[in-house]
Amino acid sequence: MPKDRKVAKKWTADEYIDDLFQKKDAGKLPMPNPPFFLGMEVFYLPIGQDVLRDIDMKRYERLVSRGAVLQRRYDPTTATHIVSENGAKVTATRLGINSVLDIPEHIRTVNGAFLGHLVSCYGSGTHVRTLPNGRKDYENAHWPGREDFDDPKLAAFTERIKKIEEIPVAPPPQVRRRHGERRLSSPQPPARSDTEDEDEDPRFKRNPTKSRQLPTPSQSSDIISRSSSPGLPPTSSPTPYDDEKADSDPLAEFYSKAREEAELGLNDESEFVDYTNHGHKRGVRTITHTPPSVWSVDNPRPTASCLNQDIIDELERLHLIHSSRPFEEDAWRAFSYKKCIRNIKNHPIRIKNGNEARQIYGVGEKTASKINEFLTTGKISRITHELSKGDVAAVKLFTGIYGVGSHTAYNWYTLGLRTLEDVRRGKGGVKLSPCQETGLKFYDDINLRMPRAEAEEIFLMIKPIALAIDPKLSVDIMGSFRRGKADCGDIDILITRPIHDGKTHAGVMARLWAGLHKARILTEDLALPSNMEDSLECTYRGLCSLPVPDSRRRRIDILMLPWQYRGAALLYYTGDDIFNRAMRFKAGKMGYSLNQRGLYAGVVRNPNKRTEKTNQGNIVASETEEEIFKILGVPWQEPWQRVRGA
DNA sequence: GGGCTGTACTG
DNA sequence: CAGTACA
DNA sequence: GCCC
Repeated sequence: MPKDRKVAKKWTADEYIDDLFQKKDAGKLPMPNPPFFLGMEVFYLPIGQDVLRDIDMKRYERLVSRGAVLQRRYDPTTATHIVSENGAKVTATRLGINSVLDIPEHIRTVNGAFLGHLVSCYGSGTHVRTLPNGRKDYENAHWPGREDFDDPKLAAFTERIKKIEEIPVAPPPQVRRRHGERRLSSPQPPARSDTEDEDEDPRFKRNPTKSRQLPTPSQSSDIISRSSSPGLPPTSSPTPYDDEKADSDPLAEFYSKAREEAELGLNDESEFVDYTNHGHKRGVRTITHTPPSVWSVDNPRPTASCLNQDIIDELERLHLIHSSRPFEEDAWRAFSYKKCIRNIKNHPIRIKNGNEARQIYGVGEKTASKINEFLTTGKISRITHELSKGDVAAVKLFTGIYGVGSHTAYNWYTLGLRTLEDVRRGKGGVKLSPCQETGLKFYDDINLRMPRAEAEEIFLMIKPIALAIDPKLSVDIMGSFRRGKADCGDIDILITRPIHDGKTHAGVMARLWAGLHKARILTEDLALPSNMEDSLECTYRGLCSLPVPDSRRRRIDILMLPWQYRGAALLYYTGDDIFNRAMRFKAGKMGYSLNQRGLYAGVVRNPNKRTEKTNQGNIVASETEEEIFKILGVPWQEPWQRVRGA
């Protein structure tokens, strides 16, 4: 926010955007919550043609600080919004199109007042938002909705309003407030009779009935007490770090905190400490969280690339090598390398030698010495050696086929197969399962990520089909979409249904499956639920595509669960995977067990085979994500903060 | 020297 | 049951 | 492969 008006520096749009992202990367841009522009990719057309005006700069900053990705050049394939006050003609000219009516329908066009409106309606974090017409919206609190776009005062071009009304409303950016109801998707509720079921609408609200005292995993007291950790180990209780002891040795403090952090990786990074300027004795400063994945995608500048990127690259190779081998030792080595990579990525200073590397949690003797070798000789002989064998490349190629894992891939390699063509021809007598056939056929598509907008578009076709089966269904899009990522590897849909009217969603999966195939949205099945017909709980995996020519196949998973498990299901299905493992790990350490149905206390495990449970335990939390976080002593984290991997 | 998440579907 | 996949 |  270069606000030095006195100096009156003249910025061009590109310069200013550069500057903003530089500041953001350096953690110097205030990032107020909530980031309700998260997931939006915006082309903002400045009022000032060559030199930005103050208002332009303010709007740029507003967009970036609330999570938007900015386009330097208008790109209709990825843009979600255009902000312009230049009038239809001028805008069209400057976008390089004939008419604003040529803007793809899904792109919202709004004027500059829109931004201020959103900030005033949603910026302070109130639950209840004020609609443009002055009324309060209690029901669909939190996120910009249809009315925000349809208000003629906020729309950029009245020409497009009609068009906008015709298209389904977009789900808001998938970010939640800390408190209050947690409605997942569209701010526009499905048509429903509002005479009944007052209690069901906030489908993911806090547990309304159950008593909330914290259950203890009492039945497993033997397990708990034998380890020195009590039910809630104080050491891992992830309260925000107190910042006062920043005096003596910031570096030492960094290590201890990094260690703590790395241990479970459950703490929100916003409470982590920014040491980037520790060398200037600036003391400790907390930074606000920036959702990294969103930035990484269309940020022209590679996001705050890591100081140790070269080392990471080598470790990635080691990880790849070990994950290519179908032996358990290798799997765990790969696991270790991954952890190592994560922690080094978060390491704020350049690693100069093996000893320094060794200080990082997760980096042991062996890795440290490899890093040392790399820093002194410029390469790691082990890597050169292993990669020369060629199995790694082949396995990586083959495991790109859905349904082919390291075992199969490695066997194929042993049989002499090297290319996908070899696989296709059935060289060495290899037979493909139906699922692998599909995986091979759509190899490229399946291994591509899709733009967030496409995931949304597909979801918005599926949702009404589901609601036509039963309007009371709760249908939400999860996974990386819910975490706010700008691109998604697949589409994850969670379906459940309130039980207050005594009815259930039994059989919905079968009908939905049929309906989606009929609508030509589902194209191939990969794994069908064992019991689509009547179970309340089942998983579908398959491929889908937009029912238009030349659209790519996309991976889709549909998960159905009983209503009472919705909190745990949200948690599970939102991920990311590393975050889930960390949560489950901590749950385990505390004597609980966590799965997609709930948090269980008093689980008794077979002492010989720990994964095997002698006693299933009692469910102590499952209806809301919050209660699970709370019981596990993990500070609440919004979906987009739950990123531990990539 | 044991643990490193916990589950569902395929064949 | 092993293998693969999902977050 | 790392950590306890």
